[in-house]
Amino acid sequence: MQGKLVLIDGHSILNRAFYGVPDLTNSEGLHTNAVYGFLNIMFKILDEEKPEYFAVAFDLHAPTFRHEMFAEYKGTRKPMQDELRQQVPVIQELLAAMDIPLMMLEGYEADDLLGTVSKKAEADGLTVSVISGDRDLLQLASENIRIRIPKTKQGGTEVEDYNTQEVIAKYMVTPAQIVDMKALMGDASDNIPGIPGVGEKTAGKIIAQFGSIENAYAHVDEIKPNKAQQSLREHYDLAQLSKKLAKINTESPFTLDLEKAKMGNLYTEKAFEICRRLELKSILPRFSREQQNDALDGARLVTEKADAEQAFAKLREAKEAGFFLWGEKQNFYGLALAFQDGGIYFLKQTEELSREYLLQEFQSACGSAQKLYTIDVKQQLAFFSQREKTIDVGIGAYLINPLKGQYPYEDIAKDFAQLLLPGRQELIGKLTAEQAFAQQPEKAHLPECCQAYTALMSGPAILEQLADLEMKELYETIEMPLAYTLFDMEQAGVRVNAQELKDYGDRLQEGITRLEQEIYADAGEVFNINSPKQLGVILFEKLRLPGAKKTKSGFSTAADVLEKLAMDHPIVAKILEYRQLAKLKSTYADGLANFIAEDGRIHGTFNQTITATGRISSTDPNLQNIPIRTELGRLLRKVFIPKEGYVLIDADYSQIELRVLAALSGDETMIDAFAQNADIHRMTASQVFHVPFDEVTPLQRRNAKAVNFGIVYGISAFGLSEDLHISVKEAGDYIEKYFRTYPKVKAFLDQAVKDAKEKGYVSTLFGRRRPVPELRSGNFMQRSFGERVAMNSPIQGTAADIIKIAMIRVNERLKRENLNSRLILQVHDELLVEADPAETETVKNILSEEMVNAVHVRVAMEIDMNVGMNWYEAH
DNA sequence: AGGATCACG
DNA sequence: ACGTACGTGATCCTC
Repeated sequence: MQGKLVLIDGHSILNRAFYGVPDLTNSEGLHTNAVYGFLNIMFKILDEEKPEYFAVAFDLHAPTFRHEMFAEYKGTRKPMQDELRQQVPVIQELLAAMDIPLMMLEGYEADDLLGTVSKKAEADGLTVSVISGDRDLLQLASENIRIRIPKTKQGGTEVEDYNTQEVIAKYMVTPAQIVDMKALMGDASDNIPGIPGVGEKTAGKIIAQFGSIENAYAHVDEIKPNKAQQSLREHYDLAQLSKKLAKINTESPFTLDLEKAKMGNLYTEKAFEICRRLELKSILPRFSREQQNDALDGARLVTEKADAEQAFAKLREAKEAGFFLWGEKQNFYGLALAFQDGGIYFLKQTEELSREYLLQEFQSACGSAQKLYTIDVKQQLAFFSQREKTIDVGIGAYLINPLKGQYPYEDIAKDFAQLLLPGRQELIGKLTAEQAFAQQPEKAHLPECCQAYTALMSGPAILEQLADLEMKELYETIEMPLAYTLFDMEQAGVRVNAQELKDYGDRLQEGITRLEQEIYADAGEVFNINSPKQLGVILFEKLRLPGAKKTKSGFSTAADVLEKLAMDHPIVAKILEYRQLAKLKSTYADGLANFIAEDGRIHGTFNQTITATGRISSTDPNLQNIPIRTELGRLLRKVFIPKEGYVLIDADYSQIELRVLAALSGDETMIDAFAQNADIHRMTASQVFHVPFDEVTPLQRRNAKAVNFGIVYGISAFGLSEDLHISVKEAGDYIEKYFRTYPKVKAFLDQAVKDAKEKGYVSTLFGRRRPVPELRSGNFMQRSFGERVAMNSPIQGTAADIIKIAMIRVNERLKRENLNSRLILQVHDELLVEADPAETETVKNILSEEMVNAVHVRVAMEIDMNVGMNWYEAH
C-alpha cells in the first residue's frame, strides 16, 4: 500500500492552541480560541501535506491525565481549565462533521492509539506524520514516521519535524531510547516523575553512553556525575515506574479503518454551520473556496452586442430577475443580470456596449418583469430610475435582523438561499474596480454577478419572511421609498462656505497653539496632549492630582473626570479647552473641508441598514453630529449655507420621543401634559413634585428633565444618580415619584421588558423589530442592558419611523409640486430644506403638514421651524 | 484593530 | 454582589 497518513494528537494540539491563541468568544459567550488555533494548525498541515488519509486521536475521557492511577505524582499538574475543557466536545463535533475519524478507545490513551496506528501503517507501507506538542511521541519516529511539533511563533506557526536522524541530532539518542531518557529526566506535563536531580542534559548523556536504563543500572558505578549516580541508586523504583509510564503502547487493540480515514471533502454543510455558530470568521472563507457554488462557473462576461442582446431578450421574457448596476460616482462599469434558469451575465461597458446603450436597454427590458431583485438600490440609482418592481434584499435582510450592521451578499446568500458564495475579498482581494479589470480581467466581474445572483436567489425568501414577521408594509411603505429619498438627499448635498470654514479652522489653530504652550509650561515638559496615556501620567503622577480613575489601559482623562479637577490645577481647564478646540479643528474644520466637492457642496452618505433601532446614520462625513451644544462649536453651523439666492428652512420635532412614549403608553396624565403644549420638563416637575407650574424651581425642572431622559433610555437608579450627581437612593425616589405620577408609563415599560423576554424581540408602532438576545444572557450586566434596550428601542424606533414617513412625504411633495426647494438633511428629529425664497411659505406648510401628520396618535406631534441664511440661524 | 474620547439626537 | 444610562461616527493613539 502506498500513500501518506496524517494523525493529530487531539488534546495535545488543542492544548497548545488554547495557550497560544488569545481568548476568543462568540456572541453566545462560548470560548473558541482553542478550536480556532487547532483548525489553523490542522489546515496548515493538511494544505502542506495533502495526505491520502487523516485521523485525529483523543483520550476517551477528557481531560485524561496520563496515568491517573499514579495519583501521587499528579502534584505538579494544573487542572484543565474550564475554558479549555468546554472546547473539547466542540472540536470533536466539528471534526465529526467533517467526516474525520476520531480515534478513541476505552482504557487507552491517545498516545497509545497514535503509536499503534502509526506502526501498523508503517508496516503496511504508508508514510506517517504525527502532529503533537508532546515530545514523548518522539519515540515513535522512524524513517517513515515523522513526528511534527508545531510551535506558535510570531507571525504564524512553525513546525519542527523529527524522523530518526533529527531525533539523534537533537538528543543524541535514538527514538527508541527517548523512552529511557524521558524516564530519567521526567516530564511534569506528562506526569512522569523521573529521577530527582536528573535533567535533559544528564539524561541524554547517560542514555547516549549506556543505551538504556537497564544497562545504566548494570554499570551504575560508572555513571557521572556523582550526584546523578547517587540519585539513580536511591530511586531505582522510580526509574522503572517512569519507564513504564513513558513507554507508548504500540500494540493496543485499536485499528484505524483506512476507508473512513480517506481524505474527502472537509467543508461540509454541517461543519460550516458549526464554524458559523462559533463565529470563526477567518475559517469561513475556506468553506466558500472549497464548496464554491458552481453556479458562478456559468457567469458569462459579455462584451459583444449580439450576446448583450441575447441577455436583454432573456430579461424581457423573465418574470423575475436579479440585477446589479456596477459603478461608483460617475463611472459606470457594467450590469450584472441573474435569471431563474441559472443564467448569470455581466454586461461590461465597452466601446461596443456603451453606457447609454446598456442602461437604456436595461430600462426598457425591465418592462414586463414583475419583480427585480437587487442589493443596495440606493447605490445604483445614479444609473437608473426604475422603481416599482425593485426589491432591495439588503434592506429586507436588515429589517429581518437589524443587529448585524453589515449585509454583504455572501451573508445574505447563506442566510436566505443556503448558498455558499465566495466573498468579494475572496474573489478579487482588495482591488478597486479599475485594478481588478486591469489585473484580473476574468474575475473582476464575479462579485457583481454574485450580487445579482444573491438578490434573485434570496429575494423570495426574504419577502416571505418579511410577510411572516408582519413587516411587509413597513418594508413597502417606509423603507423602500426611503431609499429613494436618501438618494435624492445625497445627490442634493449641502453647500458649505469653504473660505469661512478655513477661517474658522485658522482661528481654532491660534487657540490650540496658545494652549499647547501654556499646557507645556504648566506641566514642565512637552508631551502629546492628545495621548490619554501620556496625559494621565502628567496629571496623576507628575502633578499628583487626586481622584485618579482607572480605564483598561491606565488613568481616565475623560471630560467628566477632568471637570472635577479643574479647581485643583490651572492646567486642567486648559486641557479641557485644548481638547474642545482640537476636536473642532480635526474632526470638523479639517474633516469637513476634505469632503467639499467641486460643486462647493458636501454629499455625505446616509446609511439605512446600520442601526439596531431603525434610525438612519450618516457617514463620510457624519452630518448628524455637527456641534451645537457649545457656542464655539455652534458657530461652525454658519458655514452651512443655502445655494445662491436660496434660504435654509429647518424644522424639528418637539420632544418626539416623550410624545411617542405618552402615545404608546396611553398615560392620560402625560397625554394631558402634552395637550397643554407647555414646557414638558417644567410640567413634569410640577406634576411629580406637586407644585404649581409657575413655582417649579430650576433645580426641580432639571431633575425632571433628567428623569424624562432616563425613562427614554431605559431607566435605572444608577444611571440617573450618575447623571444628576446624587445618591442612588435619591435617584430611586425620583423614579418612584415619576412612576406614581405616570403609572401607565411604568406599566408600558414593564410590559416591554416582559414581551421582550417572552418573544425575544420588541417592536415599534409600525412593526419594526429589534431582537434583544441580551435578555437571555446569564450575565447580570448584559441582562440589564437588554432590559434597557427593550424599554428604549420601541420609543427611539417609533420616532425614527415617524420622521422617515415625514421625510418621504416632504421630499415627494417638493418634487411633485414642481418646487425648486429640496430636502437636504435629516438629523433624527430634524429636517433641513434648501428653499427657494419664493417658496418659503409653501415649504413651511409642507414641512409642517407632513411632519405633524406623519402619524396620528393620542398625542399631537409638534414642530419648531426657522428660516435662516445658514444652519446656525435656521436652528 | 481596538480603545479612549467626544461630537450629535 | 454585580456596575450602565439609549442610538450613532470620526479622530487620534497604541499595540
